Amino acid sequence: MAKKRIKLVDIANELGVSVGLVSIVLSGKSRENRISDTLSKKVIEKAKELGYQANQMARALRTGKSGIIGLAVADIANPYFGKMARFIENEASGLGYQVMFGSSDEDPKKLNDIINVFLSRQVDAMLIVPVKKSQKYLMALQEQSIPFVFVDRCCDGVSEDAVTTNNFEGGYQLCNVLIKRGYKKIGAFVYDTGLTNNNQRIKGYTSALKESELNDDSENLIFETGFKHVETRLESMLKSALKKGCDAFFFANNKLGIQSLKYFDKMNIKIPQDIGIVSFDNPESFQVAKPGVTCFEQPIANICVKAISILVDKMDDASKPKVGEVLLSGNLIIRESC
Amino acid sequence: MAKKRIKLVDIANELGVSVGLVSIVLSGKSRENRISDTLSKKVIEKAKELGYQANQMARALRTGKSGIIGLAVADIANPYFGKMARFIENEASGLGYQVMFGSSDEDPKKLNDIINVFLSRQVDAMLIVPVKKSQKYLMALQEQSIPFVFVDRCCDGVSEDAVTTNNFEGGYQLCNVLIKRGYKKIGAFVYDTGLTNNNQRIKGYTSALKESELNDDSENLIFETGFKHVETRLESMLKSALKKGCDAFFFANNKLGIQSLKYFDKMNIKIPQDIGIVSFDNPESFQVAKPGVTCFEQPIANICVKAISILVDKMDDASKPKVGEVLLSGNLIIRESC
DNA sequence: CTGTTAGCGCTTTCAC
DNA sequence: GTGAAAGCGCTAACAG
Repeated sequence: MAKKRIKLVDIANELGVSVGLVSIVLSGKSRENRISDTLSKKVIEKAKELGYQANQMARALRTGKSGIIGLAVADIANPYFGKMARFIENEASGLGYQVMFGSSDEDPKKLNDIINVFLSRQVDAMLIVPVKKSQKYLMALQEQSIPFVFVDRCCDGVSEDAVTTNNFEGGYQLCNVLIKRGYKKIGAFVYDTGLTNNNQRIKGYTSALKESELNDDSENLIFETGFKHVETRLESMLKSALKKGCDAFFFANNKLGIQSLKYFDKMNIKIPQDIGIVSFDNPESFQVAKPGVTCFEQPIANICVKAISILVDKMDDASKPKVGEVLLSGNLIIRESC
Repeated sequence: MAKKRIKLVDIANELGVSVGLVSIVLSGKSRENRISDTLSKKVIEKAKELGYQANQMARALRTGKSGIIGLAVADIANPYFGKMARFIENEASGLGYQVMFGSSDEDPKKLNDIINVFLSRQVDAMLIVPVKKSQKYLMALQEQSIPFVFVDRCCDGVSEDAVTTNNFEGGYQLCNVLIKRGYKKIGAFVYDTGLTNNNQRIKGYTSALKESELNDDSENLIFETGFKHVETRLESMLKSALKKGCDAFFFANNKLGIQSLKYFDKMNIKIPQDIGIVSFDNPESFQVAKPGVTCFEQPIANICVKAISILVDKMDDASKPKVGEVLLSGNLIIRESC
């Protein structure tokens, strides 16, 4: 049952050659070291025959490269981050990297723990979804010489490469759809304006309103809920927005949109007859809901591709200048919810 | 900028003690080795002061334990597996393990690649969602002395511990809801009966039908689609089922259920007026859809907890007898779709 | 109680 | 062209 893991020395012994030779051949450096083709072939075949699999731990220890990329998301169970993980996985595995992940739950301490685990596991690079109040940890990370890049959001006060959706543009477009449809009083709902992405979305919304000369009291129509206890807090906000006479709703992310959908249904409020709604993100639910929800889809695949490419550059050449925040454009999807 | 990673020897030198001593103290073995409390404290403080972080690669190489658990799912972007990843993460990190994942896309070759990567990274254990025709790879894995457990499904022909939902029971209950509601001709849709879980669900469906003496031609009402090109193939099957006079539909997983929802909407077929539907799994979409979809929710959290506990037992004591397949009961959720 | 030493499996420089 | 040997950072066995 317990088959012994075979290693370089085993195949070296079988062939009567040295370990070094085998190592060179198996890492494809026969040419540079002018190892004869016949010997190379023999080594390679023997390795295959014995089912040799390099011990990456040993290799990593020696070379200082683990071949692992760390991905710190808010919550891998959230389909948005799940998709992200998948694209990262695809990109990374194409380059011979494995990905290790961690979920921060928007908690800076947890994020820091994750980062430290990654560090101690010698990851070669990290992709980080920064959370509120994680500045000090992130700045500490900058002191280390390991490359990382922010995804999904950036982090105020921490100057680092980041790849995000053009959140402002998304908020602006979404809000404009509502305005064009003739809605007069548009409430905005946001998780937390402490997050740069949510912040930008609200700025887009505000900016569209300003141009339209609607909502003079716009400040009063922005409803902000923390990450926790969303359901209950959201309900009371929705209620208060309705009371204030809102005839349309702008949701800054999918969770908020989905929860609100449930609430409106419960309250028997008809969309789009009674109110109009738009939301950021494009989860399956927005397609299945009736009416379908007009939304702004983030270019997750592109974000991942770009992020990895930045990381690869940094790993190749640590002295590369920072590229700063890269804004990728998303996709307005018109459905029947307004 | 590039702060040097500090290591055992650094803190040993600073304190004028030996590396071994520091190692012992930092791995919490002061007591067993009767190191004085004062010295221990000094070492620990120095370590903190210098921001010491153990190099897990080196530790792993030495101890033969990587502290990594491999998770091979079908697709991490699928919310079902995303949730699973999250629960596994929680369990694992509580035990000091990190998780590394890979998505097989239901492709046995890819699964094998993932397993090999895990092997070469010296994972301490694996959680595997087996796919069709992966028997030979899985049996090869059994030859290795690394513990693993199947989750979500088991694998015909490979006798190994597995933790799954009671899929038969789910199929049975779901079908019975339809029968009780008075539907007469119930079509079943399934990804692939080559997957043990889908298979069991269909068996539950068939069994319920038999008891009810409905659907004598039940064999003809089971529609099977491969993993690929689901959208198009599903449509034609749905069409053909409708033509055969089906007044109710049983979907063996969330993807099928969701896609069909879209199709029925497009065709303007009303649920539950025109037809009734039930589905396995409980994605957000089934809640948001109108009408809500009656479904059978899998106990993902329990599955993960149980799977990890089996793994822990195996890691502790490799000679433990196999526990076989553990069936966990799911949750019937009645909504308005039938 | 504490220091020394021998590797874990691999890569890489330097001889021959 | 090939072998020998050092060493990555850590743990564990053994001295003292």
